[in-house]
Amino acid sequence: MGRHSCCYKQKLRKGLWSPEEDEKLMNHITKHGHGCWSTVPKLAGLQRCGKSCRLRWINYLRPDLKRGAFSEEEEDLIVELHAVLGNRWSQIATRLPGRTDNEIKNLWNSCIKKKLRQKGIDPNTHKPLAEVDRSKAAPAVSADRTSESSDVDPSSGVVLGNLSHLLRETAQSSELLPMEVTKPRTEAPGLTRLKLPPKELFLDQLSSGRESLPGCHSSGQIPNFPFQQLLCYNNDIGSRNSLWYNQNESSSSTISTVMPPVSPSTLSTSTGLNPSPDNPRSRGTGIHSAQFYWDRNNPSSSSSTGSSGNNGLGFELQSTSSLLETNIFPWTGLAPEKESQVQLEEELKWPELLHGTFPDMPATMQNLGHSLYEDVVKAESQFNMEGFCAAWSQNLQPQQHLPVVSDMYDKDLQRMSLSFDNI
DNA sequence: AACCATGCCAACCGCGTAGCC
DNA sequence: TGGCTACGCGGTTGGCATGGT
Repeated sequence: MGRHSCCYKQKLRKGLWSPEEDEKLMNHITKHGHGCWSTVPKLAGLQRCGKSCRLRWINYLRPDLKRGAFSEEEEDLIVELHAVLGNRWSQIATRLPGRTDNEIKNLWNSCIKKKLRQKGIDPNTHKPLAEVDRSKAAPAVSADRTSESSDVDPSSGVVLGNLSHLLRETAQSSELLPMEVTKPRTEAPGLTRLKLPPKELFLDQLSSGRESLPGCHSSGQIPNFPFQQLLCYNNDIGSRNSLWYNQNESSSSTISTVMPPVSPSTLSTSTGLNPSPDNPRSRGTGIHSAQFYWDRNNPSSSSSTGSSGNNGLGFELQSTSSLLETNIFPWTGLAPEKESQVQLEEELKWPELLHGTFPDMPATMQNLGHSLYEDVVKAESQFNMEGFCAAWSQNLQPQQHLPVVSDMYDKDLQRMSLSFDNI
């Protein structure tokens, strides 16, 4: 903990970097890589601390940096991502290739905030300013946190979506979750306010998706979709490519194709899909921690065969079956059983919680409210059904493994149906 | 031309945390 | 298990550039 040891060393230069210093650092890193940053200044002959070198490299010298002004599309994307991720600049930066977190942060503070205010939008909450002012003037205090007539969190005024009901109801019925779990952190105000497609749209897209899949027929009911919003915990959203988004929808008002993490076991199954190969930080605490990746430079790279590759939307549908089981409807009990308890010993993750909540809940979980709350606000990857449905309907093109996909698809619908019947 | 205010951006600072011993 | 090191992140600061008076 504490400060980097090199920062204590004396006679280290501070302030702006000279071209000579830049050259030294650049030469050193291009020749040897940075390795351990604390040794870089010494090896490169610089009177700087390693931290400073790292920052200079990341923010200025890195060859893949994009120079120049931000485009409108980039700004839009930043706004959208900020609505979802809050001030998690590094995560936002991973969605803007060639841009650094520092750059984005500066842009946000200097330009975007101002623009949003001019448009009458509060940059912190992404709500209309008038609404924010009103809530400040008269903060809503309601004792009836269980009210089903409103999705607005009474303490914060932030729309929670129906998932909050699910949680509240779950908490009430099982007495497992303190009510504060529904309280969103203002840091990521948009977290719970994604514009969500109506159920009808989901069903419509779901059915049209099915219809678009040759040989796919339903033997079960199309389920009622019981919530507007899904939050899926991504164990390492900060890592590169861990968020899926549709490049073509950058001007949309929502992050419409953010996908949840998917089980690595899923990846190794018939789908031929791979977890992110360039993500050494995907340590993975369990089945939910792996990530699919979308390589902006090579959109079809996640498919070993290419047959399930990019469909023009900018992302690929991966395994529907396990995805649904382990991430979208994790509480259904349809997910692989092996994961159900193991994860609870660690920080409780969304899917684990939801998965673990409905079956017999260990008494110890009563103490996990805080963890849950943290996970709620840490739900750094979110899942918007609109994008999912669009992807579903458009990605499932005839492929060589179509019978498998078709079968999975069919099973998924049956399971979804069963799941919702059980809720 | 001089001064001041404001904006922008690079860099710093402090903290959290993973990994190692 | 606890301490230490190193890394990464987000907030903040400071200096330069620009525009207005």
